[in-house]
Amino acid sequence: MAAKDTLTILNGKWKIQIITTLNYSGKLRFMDLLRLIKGIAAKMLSKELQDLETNQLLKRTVLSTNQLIVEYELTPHGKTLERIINEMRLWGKLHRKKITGDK
Amino acid sequence: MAAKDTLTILNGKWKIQIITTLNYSGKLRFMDLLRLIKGIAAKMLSKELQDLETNQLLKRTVLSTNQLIVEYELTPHGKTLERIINEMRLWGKLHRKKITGDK
DNA sequence: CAGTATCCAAAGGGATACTG
DNA sequence: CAGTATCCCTTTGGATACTG
Repeated sequence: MAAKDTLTILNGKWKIQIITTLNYSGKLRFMDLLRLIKGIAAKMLSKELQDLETNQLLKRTVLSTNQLIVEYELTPHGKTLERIINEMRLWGKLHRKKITGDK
Repeated sequence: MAAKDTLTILNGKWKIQIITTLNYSGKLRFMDLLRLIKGIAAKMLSKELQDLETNQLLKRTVLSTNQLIVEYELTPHGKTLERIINEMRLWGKLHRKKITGDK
């Protein structure tokens, strides 16, 4: 199922937040993401970034090796997720209204 | 995050398949779903159906109690998921092409 | 028929300490 | 700075047997 694939790729507790944060801010360094995404641990950030990079949704660039500096940014392919994430956001809001308003 | 909510609701190994199966076939009984969704175990089907019912995405109807017969069908709210599932399917296909075509 | 109960293995994810 | 390693708890999901 292609739909399930999409779900699997976006799954993980922090992926959507990472993607939307990068989509909003452009290029960010590891520490920036760690600071902007409240509650995430370095281990999880690292792991989720690797997953996303494997799926070619973001690009990792080492800017400097002696004083280690790394930047992350969405690829064009990663940016194509914006549309579907927006749809999810809309449906999620609709759903909340449905659930809370119904009872 | 509303987008994450949508993901959470659709998550679980079988939810999308259950939804699309019901969306395609209309009303189905427990055994029908068990037969149509290859590989699912009764425990999982039961649990996923309960999750979906809790979120008001489907309706469970007992047709007979002496000879126990139960039918499941999507609610109108559940049917609103069709749009977003289709978007996921489209993006999933795009992604496969991207990944396999790239290397 | 339509489930539930039990047991278990694997994956997900957090806290903390450590490294090039 | 940008991670990795370790430990450990929780969640997910499968197999099998049982029930009203």
